[in-house]
Amino acid sequence: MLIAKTKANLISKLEINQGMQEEPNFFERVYDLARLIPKGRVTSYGAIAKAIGSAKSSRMVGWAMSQSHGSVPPVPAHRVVNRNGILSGKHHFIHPNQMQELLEAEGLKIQDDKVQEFKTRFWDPLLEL
DNA sequence: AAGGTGACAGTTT
DNA sequence: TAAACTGCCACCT
Repeated sequence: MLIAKTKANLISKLEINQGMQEEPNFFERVYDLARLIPKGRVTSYGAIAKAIGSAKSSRMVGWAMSQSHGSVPPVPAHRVVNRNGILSGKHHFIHPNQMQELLEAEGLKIQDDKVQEFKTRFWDPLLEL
């Protein structure tokens, strides 16, 4: 349908962007950083935005995540939550439960769409770089 | 080509 | 304390 077609266009553009590695754009930087998130840890949209030098673009990080499906290498979008540890992006997965399931498969506990022990599970890109 | 849209976050009521 | 408001900016139509 229309939606599918739009998405296909987006994906193809993203692939093109990934192909041109000369000037890493916003998306690439978001994705590259997201790929560094260790298994079993999570970070926030804002933390990623800040880490790529665009501290006030957290909304775009979320948008980038929504388009990350299908990109290669894979982007662990499920490890990105909002600053309160809430799984605000769960609706963008195949099944709304999938985000939680993926996280639980990595050893995290989720309750009411919120990562438990969020503080200790939080991975701050700035501290690791 | 101008305006709309977010998987947010910080500030103000 | 919570809800409302506001800034944000790459990308889409």
